[in-house]
Amino acid sequence: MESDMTETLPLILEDFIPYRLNKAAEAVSQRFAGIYRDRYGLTRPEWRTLATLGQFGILTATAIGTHSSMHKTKVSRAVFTLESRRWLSRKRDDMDRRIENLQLTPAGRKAYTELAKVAHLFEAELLSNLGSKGEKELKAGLAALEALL
Amino acid sequence: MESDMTETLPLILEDFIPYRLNKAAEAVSQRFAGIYRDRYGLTRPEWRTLATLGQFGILTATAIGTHSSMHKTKVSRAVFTLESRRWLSRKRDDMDRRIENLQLTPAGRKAYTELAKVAHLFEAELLSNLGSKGEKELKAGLAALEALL
DNA sequence: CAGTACTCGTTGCAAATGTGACGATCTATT
DNA sequence: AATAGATCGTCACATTTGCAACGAGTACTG
Repeated sequence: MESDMTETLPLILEDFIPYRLNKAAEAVSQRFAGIYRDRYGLTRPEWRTLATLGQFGILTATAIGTHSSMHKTKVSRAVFTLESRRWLSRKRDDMDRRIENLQLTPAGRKAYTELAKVAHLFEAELLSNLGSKGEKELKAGLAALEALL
Repeated sequence: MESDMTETLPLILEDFIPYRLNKAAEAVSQRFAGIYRDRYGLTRPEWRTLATLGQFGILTATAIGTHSSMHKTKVSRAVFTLESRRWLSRKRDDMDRRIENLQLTPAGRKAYTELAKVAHLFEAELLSNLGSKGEKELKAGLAALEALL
């Protein structure tokens, strides 16, 4: 009988939580990304920017980054692209002239509304495929994880 | 009383499952990536390649990609880097000379062994912080998701 | 009010990633 | 055997991303 602490316990990548999380997240995101890419030609940063502005109305670029977990430069570039499509407009703030107040144009809002609907459907179908048990578990597991981070 | 089906149900990004999954996965991965980056100067593709080879022993580049969900070119580059560090060796297959059989060198295996240990500890601590309830839920939720994908 | 330190958003540059094509090799069909 | 088609791993190229520095503007400090 031995219990050798130096023995290698092999790591099974497909059981390793960080790997599983990443793979699952990436698969889900790719699926949804396919939708907004094909229908609207949006990138992920652009979609997140659109969604965040749609949700909050008027925000600065920094605030968009905070709410959507994106780096400054990603936001900056996404804002530039969306502005070029006339989906959002900028207005320099009068109180603090470093800041730009961003908001969706009517065209941007229309796209947002449509995509928000699609997003809800996508999520609903995903969750329904998980079954009500799987849904509860996934949500609870995510919530637990988020509480740590 | 009205129930207007055209009404916008706003999308709350921080409640949206694909976003939550991504954010959680990214946060967890970044934490772990910090470890192998600081201690060994490894990138994520390199870590995955090391882990996959450590797990299976001898593999082709294509097989590494299959097992670790990485694109050909990522694997190719990671293999090149690990070979430069003399952490893995290539041997052209005699039966099929397109193929290279890759395996870790003793130095590579040593690094793998250490990192596998660290990975287990990392995961154990993460799960312990989740509590046994959170752990069960997360694992069950992930399993349900994986079954769909 | 000067002077310093900070914040906002953008840009240049470098690193990482994805795409398509390639040479070499193997397999299948005839 | 000869040809056509597929597979393996790599490379050149374009795109995406992250990082550091910047100009413009604000806030703090004496």
